[in-house]
Amino acid sequence: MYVHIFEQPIIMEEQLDHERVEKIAFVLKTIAHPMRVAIIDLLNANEKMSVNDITAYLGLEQSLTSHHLANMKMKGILGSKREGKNIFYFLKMREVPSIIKILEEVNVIVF
Amino acid sequence: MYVHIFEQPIIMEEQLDHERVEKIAFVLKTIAHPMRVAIIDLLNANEKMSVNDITAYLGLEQSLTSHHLANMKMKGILGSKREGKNIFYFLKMREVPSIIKILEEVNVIVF
DNA sequence: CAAATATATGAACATACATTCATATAACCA
DNA sequence: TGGTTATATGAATGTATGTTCATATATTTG
Repeated sequence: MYVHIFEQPIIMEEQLDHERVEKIAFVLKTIAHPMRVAIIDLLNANEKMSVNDITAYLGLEQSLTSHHLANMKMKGILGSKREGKNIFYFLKMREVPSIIKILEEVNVIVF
Repeated sequence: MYVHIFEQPIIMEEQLDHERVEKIAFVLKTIAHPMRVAIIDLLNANEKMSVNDITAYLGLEQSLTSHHLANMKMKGILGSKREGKNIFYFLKMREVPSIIKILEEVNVIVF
């Protein structure tokens, strides 16, 4: 039997359980990409937008935009509905813009 | 010349610029992993902890813990200082626990 | 100083993610 | 109905990330 002696008194209560940690990381991973952050920021300002408009506004490739949108939709961050020829995407998980807001002033060196 | 007609009136002001989007995504990417979320959560409750204590508490491999800690330190999320044999890590970027807090109640299906 | 403890590091490998391209589907319009 | 516009999809590829293992370095202690 092995007993680990902690260097410091450790607060062991109130720690997030494994499942919760997984869920949190899952959401973070889903939005942790420049293009997806930009899309979320746009949809936070605009209620809903068509794929084409998002593509045009951000200056991206149609197919790539579509992949990212589908991904975020599948994972519960976005929703979509068709209106005629267009499909409009909108924010579904309300926690997400708050996360971006927190980081709006953050100062880091990206590499 | 090509003119794109938007489906809806688009709010184009106040959108995050490219550099800001990159920085936000960079921070998110750095923390978007179950093990790193758990470490951050632990360091949010504990001021500082030695590598060994983190490793023991979370039941991880020494080397893997070290890699994750070094990574988060390099990217400005954590700091560290040696005290004798031990090296203690602590939270440096204060925005980070707030992000996790926002997602504490989030409900998603992870896959 | 040798041994023990604590932590870091780097290479090798495995896995996951992003992007592109070509093509498919769906709705609309002449 | 055939063409056009809007969007999706899937395979192929490239790139990045996570993990393991073996070993290195730093500090303390007998």
